[in-house]
Amino acid sequence: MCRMTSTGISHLAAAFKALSHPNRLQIYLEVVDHHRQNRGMPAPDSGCGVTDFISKLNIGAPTVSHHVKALVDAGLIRVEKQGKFLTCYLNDALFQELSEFFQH
Amino acid sequence: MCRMTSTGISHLAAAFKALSHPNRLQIYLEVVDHHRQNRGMPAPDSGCGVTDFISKLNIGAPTVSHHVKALVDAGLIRVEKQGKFLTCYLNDALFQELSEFFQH
DNA sequence: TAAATACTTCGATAACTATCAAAGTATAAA
DNA sequence: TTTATACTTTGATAGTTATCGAAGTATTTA
Repeated sequence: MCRMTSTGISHLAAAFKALSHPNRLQIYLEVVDHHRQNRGMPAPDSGCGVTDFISKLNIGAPTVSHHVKALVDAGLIRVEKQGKFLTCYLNDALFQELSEFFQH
Repeated sequence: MCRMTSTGISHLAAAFKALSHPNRLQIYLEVVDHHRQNRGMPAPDSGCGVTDFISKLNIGAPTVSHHVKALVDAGLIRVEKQGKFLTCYLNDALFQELSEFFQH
């Protein structure tokens, strides 16, 4: 049908699905913005704290937790637990893949 | 929270939602591929027939019809009825917008 | 050690979605 | 004008999802 494998398509569809909810897209945007601001900086990327999402998105902590997990499962972001805080980082490889998908 | 408006985010999320199902993504890919093949050609773009999707995707006509409508509603493609055939065309503006979203 | 903080998991619910079969509409072919 | 083709709409169903409140875990602070 086209030059992509069906697993490649499912993989991409899963990424789009994770971005298909406004709240989740907003979390992703936050992580992307943070990544951009830290790019080329001498200090290591401080990542993006989850606590902020809860206050900024006007949804409960369980829901934010669920959304973050969905973004991780789709491979869009990765998380690191530092003490009692969770920090989010952009998964550059998938961002790159999506970027190429929309290249002419 | 970030430099996008909330309507801008919903608009993008709606596009991602339309691309979040493998069958729908495959239809979109077909339209994108067709668009690429026709780019720069002297003859006008012949578009992409819906009948092919039904045979290629292994799902019923009602479901294909539903998916095509979802892609149209999201602004990803547009359709034209020519006689009893429906032809799909890429909406270049939204493709461009998505391309820019994933630009570094 | 007790209390507070930062999440996570569970259970429930209301809303949405993908799909199909069946029936409907509109165009084209015989 | 009958028949076939190309979709579309409707109604139903089974499965998924977003959200919440409540309870749980792990870490830090007092």
